[in-house]
Formats: sequence, structure tokens, C-alpha cells
Amino acid sequence: MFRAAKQNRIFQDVVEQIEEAILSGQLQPGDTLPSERDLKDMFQTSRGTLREALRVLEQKGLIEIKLGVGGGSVVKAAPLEQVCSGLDLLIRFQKISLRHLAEFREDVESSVAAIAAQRAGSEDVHNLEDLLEDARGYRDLGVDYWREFVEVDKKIHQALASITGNPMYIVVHQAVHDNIQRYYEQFLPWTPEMLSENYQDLCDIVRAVKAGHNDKAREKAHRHVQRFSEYMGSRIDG
Amino acid sequence: MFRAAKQNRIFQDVVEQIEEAILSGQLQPGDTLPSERDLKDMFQTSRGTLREALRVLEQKGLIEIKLGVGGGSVVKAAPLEQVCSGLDLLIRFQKISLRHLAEFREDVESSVAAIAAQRAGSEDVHNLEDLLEDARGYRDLGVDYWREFVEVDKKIHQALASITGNPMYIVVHQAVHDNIQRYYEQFLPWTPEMLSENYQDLCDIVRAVKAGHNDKAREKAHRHVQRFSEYMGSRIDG
DNA sequence: ACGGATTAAATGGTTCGACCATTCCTATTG
DNA sequence: CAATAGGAATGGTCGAACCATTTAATCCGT
Repeated sequence: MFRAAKQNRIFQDVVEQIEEAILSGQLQPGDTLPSERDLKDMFQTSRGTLREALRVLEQKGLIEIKLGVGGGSVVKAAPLEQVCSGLDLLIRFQKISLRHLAEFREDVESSVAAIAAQRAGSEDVHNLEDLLEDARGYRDLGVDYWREFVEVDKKIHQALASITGNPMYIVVHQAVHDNIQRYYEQFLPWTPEMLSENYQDLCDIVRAVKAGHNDKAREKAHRHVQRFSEYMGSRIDG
Repeated sequence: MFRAAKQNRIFQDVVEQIEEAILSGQLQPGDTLPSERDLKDMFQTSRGTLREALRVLEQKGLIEIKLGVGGGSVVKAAPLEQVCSGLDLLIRFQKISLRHLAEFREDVESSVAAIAAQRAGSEDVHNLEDLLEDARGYRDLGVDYWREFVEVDKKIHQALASITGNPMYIVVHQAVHDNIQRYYEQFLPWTPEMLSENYQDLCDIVRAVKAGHNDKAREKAHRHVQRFSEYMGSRIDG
């Protein structure tokens, strides 16, 4: 019902004041805060305490700290990465199995594809087709280039997430994908057939997105992700 | 392609070492780290620098710091709150609108219901029906009890997430739900009709889950969540 | 011998002053 | 005029001291 009220800590007070200034718009993204030595005077605190506050704000993704003269604490635009890395930490901490990650990913990728199919503009489609071209190139180069192929595969899915315009999908997709990717090298003995199958999947997805067929995009994306799970087979129980 | 390599910072090195120890299991939740004065000797650094590292770990949600003798840095169980507060920050930063959250939630809840329909055991169904009973009670008590009704609603969705057996759904659902719930009071003028509609939705979902009809469960859950979005109407674009 | 009050020790929180490392600007010099 | 050297501002680190909080042991009165 209530939250712990250990407001005794001075640095916490400093954090809240600066955070409030940022969220209220008094401090705009790109603005540079005064130097530590000036801030310490303003807050009437010691430099060490002030630096602890800055450390927290930096970790929250609200500021970025640059070195040298003219450096200092710069207000960041968006703490998107922070949520992503937080989710990443949670996934690793809870030791979420590959099976669970894969299952969740199937849903997310499917929904992303379906929404993207509804919202993709001509420029988006053009971008996707360029990426597809890259993928085809790496497929033709053979399994030695599976790493590059996977990289393009990732970019395509990221592009789809971006097309939705919903940051939630972007963040969640990235966290899930990063954690799954750790298993690729460990589990997959790549074959030319797998590269071809995956390339074909990507083609199908992009085609459905281009045509605005959201159901078909969902289905193709689902199949695409599911294929990875099948590749990994019984070894999926990490 | 590469990440910034400002590894110059000593406290960052300390953070990574402790984080690694926690994630690898060398440090278990509940364990207490050595005192700051001991840690500073181990890492051969100053206390100020060490404290900056602890501040980061605390902000990441990996440790909790207690005062007094016998206090110190205790490894926490799960950094879920950190993700929630990160999302909260993103919302207040207006990087994520309620519409975005709602859209994402529709997908997650739908998938959760569908999977739960496949995996629910008789005990799970029994539990759901008990919760449904509670919901009916609060519905009959009228709009003054909307808060309690929403609480039961939340418990039902949490139960569904648990039935999936997939921690990703549990975690993501909670993070999204916590952040959406804050806006209920702000946006919703509850009416008896809304309570009834929602109760009926919950009944439909549970019935579909009980019968193992995953498609129907997905559809009903989707409609249920969508109804909330409609209630909030145009005000959703916070 | 028991129980409450007092004291002591351990620990996190804060402060101060100093110095180092990096970066940018400026003045010097060829 | 350009390359270089130096200086100043700024974040990063260090060490020692002191304060505040908490726990446990100790002491004292009954």
C-alpha cells in the first residue's frame, strides 16, 4: 500500500529535483546542467553526494555525462534504452528459458508484422525490400555468412517494429531478440536449406506487409519465428 | 555495431563485476555483500567510487541498501520494479502514449488467454471461477466498489498469465498493467453498465479457458481489453 | 534474576580538500 | 598561416574525518 519513505538521503532529494525539472520541461533534452562544482553549491551539498545523484540520473537514462571542458551533464532525449536494458536484466536474472522466450517472441513478432502491414507506407516497404536484397546476398554467399544473414534478419524485424510506431514493441522486441540471439551460435548448425527457408519466410512477410494483408503477415511471421524454435529442437530447454 | 567503450570509469568496472556475480549465481538473492569499507579494500578503490557503483546497482534494482549495524547491500530477488518505473518514466516523458500501451496490452492479454486456454488444469479453472465470484460480488455492490472490482480484474489476468507457465508473460503483463492502472481513476467515470459489461467479459474469457477454446479465449480477451480503450476514448492520447 | 535503560560498535550517509585525466580553447612559435 | 604547446574548465578518483542509524551487548535498579 505504501512505499518506503527513506527520504533521509540527500542525493535522493537532488535526484528528484533534477528529475522534476526535466519532466516538467524546465530542462529540455540537449540542455547542459551546470558543472558539478556549481551544482554542489546550488544544492548546498558535497560533491560526492551530488555525484551519487548524477549517477542515479545517468542510470535512469535521463542524463549523459561528458568529459573535459565544456562537458558536463546533458539531458537526454528519451530513456528508451533504459527500459530495454532493464528488461534485459530481468530476463537474464530470472533465467528465463529459451522455450519461454521463443514462445513469447512468436506472439510479439506476429503482432508486430500484423500491425506493420496496416501501417507501412511506401517508404517503409522500400526500406524492407532493400534489406531483403541484402539478405538474399548473404544467403547466396552460403552458410559461412550466417552471422551477417542473421544481422539482416534482425534489422528487418526491427524495421517492422519501428513501422508500428509503438515504442513498446520496439523495446520489447529488442530485449527479447538480444537474449535469444545468444543461443544462435550455441544451438544452430546452419545449413543452406535453413538459410533459404528463412529468406523465403522474410520474403513472404514483406510481401504481405506490402499488400497490407495483416492476417497473412501475422501468419507468416509466426511461422518464421516458429521455424527457429524447431531448428533448436529439444535443445531449447536452456 | 560497437558500443561506446568508456571503460575508464572505475565504478563501472565495479558495477559489472558485482552484476556478473549476481547474474552468474555466485551471489544469491538475500545474500549480503561485505561492508563498503571491506569492498573498497577488495576492489582497491576509494569509498566514494565504490559508493557510486553501489548507487548504480541500487538503481538497477539489483541490490537494496540497509542502514545500521548488520545492514549493507542485500541482493534483491527481481528487478521488476525497475522495469515498471522505467516504463513510467517513458510515459511521463511522453515517449509512450496510453494508446501505445493499450495496443500492446491487447496483444499480450489476448495471447495469454489463448495459451491459458490450452494449459489450464481443473485447479486453475476452479481458482478462476472463485475470482469470478468475487468480481460478481463487487459488481452487485455498485460503482462505489469499482476499485475492488478492478483489483479482482487484475487478479484474474494475473492468474491467466500464471497459467501459461511462462514468466515472460507474467512479468510483461504486470509491468504494463501497473502503468495502465494509474490512469483508471483519472480517466474512467465508472458506470454500472461498464461494470456489468466487464464482468460479462471476464465470464466469457473464463468459460472459453475452461472449455479449452483458445481462439475464443483470445477473441474475448481482446474484446475485453479493447473495451477499456474505448472507455477512455479520445483522452487516451496522453 | 529479570527487565528496562545506557552504552558501544558497526555500517551507511555526508563532507572537505586535494589531485589526476580528459578535453577544448588560446597563445606561442616556426 | 599552421602546427604545436600550454592553460583552464570539467569529470573522475582518492583519503580521512565526522554524522546518523541500527543492533547488540552491558549495566543498573528492582
